[in-house]
Amino acid sequence: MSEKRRLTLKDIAKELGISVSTASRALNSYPGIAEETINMVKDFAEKHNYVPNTMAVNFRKNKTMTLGIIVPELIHYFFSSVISGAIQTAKKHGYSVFVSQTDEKVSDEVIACRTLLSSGVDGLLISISNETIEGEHIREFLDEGKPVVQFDKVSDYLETPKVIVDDFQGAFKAVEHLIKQGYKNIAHIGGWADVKNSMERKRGYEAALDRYGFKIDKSYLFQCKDISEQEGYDFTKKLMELPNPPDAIFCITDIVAMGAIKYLKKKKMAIPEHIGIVGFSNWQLAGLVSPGLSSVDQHAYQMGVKAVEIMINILKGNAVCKDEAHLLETELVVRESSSLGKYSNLE
Amino acid sequence: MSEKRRLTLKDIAKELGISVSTASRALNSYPGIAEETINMVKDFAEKHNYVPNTMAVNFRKNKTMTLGIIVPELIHYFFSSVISGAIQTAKKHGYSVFVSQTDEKVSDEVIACRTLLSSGVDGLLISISNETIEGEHIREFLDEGKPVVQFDKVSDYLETPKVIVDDFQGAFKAVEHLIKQGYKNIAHIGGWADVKNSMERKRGYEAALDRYGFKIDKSYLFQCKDISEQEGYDFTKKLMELPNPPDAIFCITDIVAMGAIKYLKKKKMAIPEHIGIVGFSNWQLAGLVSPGLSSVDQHAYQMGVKAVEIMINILKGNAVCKDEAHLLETELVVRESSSLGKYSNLE
DNA sequence: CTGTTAGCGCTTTCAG
DNA sequence: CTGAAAGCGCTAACAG
Repeated sequence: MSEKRRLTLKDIAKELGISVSTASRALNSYPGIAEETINMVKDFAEKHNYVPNTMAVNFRKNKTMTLGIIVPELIHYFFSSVISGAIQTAKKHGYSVFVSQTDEKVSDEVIACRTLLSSGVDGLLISISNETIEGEHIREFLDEGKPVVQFDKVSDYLETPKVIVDDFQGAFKAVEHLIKQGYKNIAHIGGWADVKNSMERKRGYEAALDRYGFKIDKSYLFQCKDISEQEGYDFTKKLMELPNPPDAIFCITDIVAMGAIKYLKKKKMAIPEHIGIVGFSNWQLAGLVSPGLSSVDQHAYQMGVKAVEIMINILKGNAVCKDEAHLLETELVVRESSSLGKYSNLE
Repeated sequence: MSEKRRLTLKDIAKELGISVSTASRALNSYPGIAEETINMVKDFAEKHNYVPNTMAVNFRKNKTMTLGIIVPELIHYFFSSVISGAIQTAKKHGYSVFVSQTDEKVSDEVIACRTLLSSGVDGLLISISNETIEGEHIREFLDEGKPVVQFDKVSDYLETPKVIVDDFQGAFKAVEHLIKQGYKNIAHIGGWADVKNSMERKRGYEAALDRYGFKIDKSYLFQCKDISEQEGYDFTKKLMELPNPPDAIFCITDIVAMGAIKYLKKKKMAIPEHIGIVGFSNWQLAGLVSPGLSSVDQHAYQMGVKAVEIMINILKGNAVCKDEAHLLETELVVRESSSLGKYSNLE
């Protein structure tokens, strides 16, 4: 821990017999500086591996070249993928990323916002918690002139760019696929009625049925409360005990689908022959379990990329921080759990 | 985006008719400041919601109250759990965390280190990439007097505190459990011979067999190259085609175990009756698949907590950044895949 | 207990 | 093309 003092601009200037400002300008390749001087300074800096004091630069420029990102739960595959894309993209533009998580609690979200704000990030990327409604704490960024980009779970009260999954389209594709596979009675285990993503998926489900001339059977609809495997199990049980049980289930998310599959296996119902299953999210596990779980991929990594690109554009002044939605395409990944006969696209 | 100027200490001082330094001292509750003054300043600050300019403070104090954390892959459940624990703990002590990833490439690791160093983090938490050997780029932190704490995948060339999983113990427990369940011929699908974690797990496997008087059969040992499901599948096939196939397999990691299970299911071999399986890592999926996969939990979250605690202690001056290993206990989570008869601890 | 002063390292006017 | 000088907001001697 030998605290040896770092080389400063002043040192370079003195050593080279020039002024501090010239040294600064040379290093940053300002226009109107002799080629010669630039080389001299850069060479010297290189040789003595000068590294500018970022804190001083930040302070002076009132910019930190850092972004904050807040997610409900870092350990969710979806969010860690988004973050991964965000970090990668930010890095490409010279930005670093602070990561915070809220555990779906608005109180933690408020703290995270304050911390990030006071630590001087240049912009905020956020996916709000389930508890967040208006997001006044997020507005503080906008009040300070710092751009905010929302992604995945967004608040419509905040006028910011939003990057969201086209849940409607994803659900539509999933159900359309089931229909084309020949399934006739398609149920849906959905999520909270007041969460936008859930609503959109339900709408997509209904639209697909409608489009292909099926009518919607209320008894085929269930709503999860905490989107758990257990609920998938329980609701599937209820579905299968109906007088006219479904022959396919579109689940709000893969974990619910896993619960459904668990029940069906226990009851020795063949998947996909007796009953087809499609999930949503395309977790890693979807490809690992057997039968492989068909699922709607949300391109999470791409979402992180997109959100940061929007942010950078605003920061660079090429765009303005205004209320606009960017819909991300989904992709249906078909695996065994919904592949009937000849339509199968498996190895 | 109304760039309204923030309140500064100078503003407060002028408004209150005191000096800037008094204002500063009052806000930071220095000893030797009139109670009265403190209250006056704090009240004023509160009312006009003064928030100190962190960049200026950082610059002045030459501290940022931030930590950097570098992992090979953010999307791995293990690492995102570690990070989660690290962020939580850092927050508790007033620190924020920058997250970087290397994709297992030493070149990316070098860049990440430089970026973090120049962005002025107070300390570095790192799990090195597979390619990293000596880690000269990491040493740069130490050279600047900034503490480094390594975790999970560590380099012995660097003299820093290390938080690691007790792989030996974990493997030992796993194999001991299989033995106690009554399995007699236990195989091991392991990892690279030159990766420490893999070696330790293999040692644990061998030690357990030895301890219970089984002898080690070389034909029961396989080494994965990229630790994939496919390899689990392939090696299990080879194992089962032996003249004397094993009746249990201890897999280096859950994903390999999933491959093993896939093969066994395809061959209609009953798990755990015909063959028992134990994995390592205890991924989320281990509890979701059927049969549930027995697995060694590494307490990843706890690892993040521990690493940050060590870091904070060094930063506070309560400890010094020296070479010492902190072994984290593992925990065997028993599920269906290895639960024979009466020993079963399942619902 | 409080004010004065200096300065952290850098960028950026304003003059040459 | 380059130098001198000011100053970002805050803290920490040093004096009262």
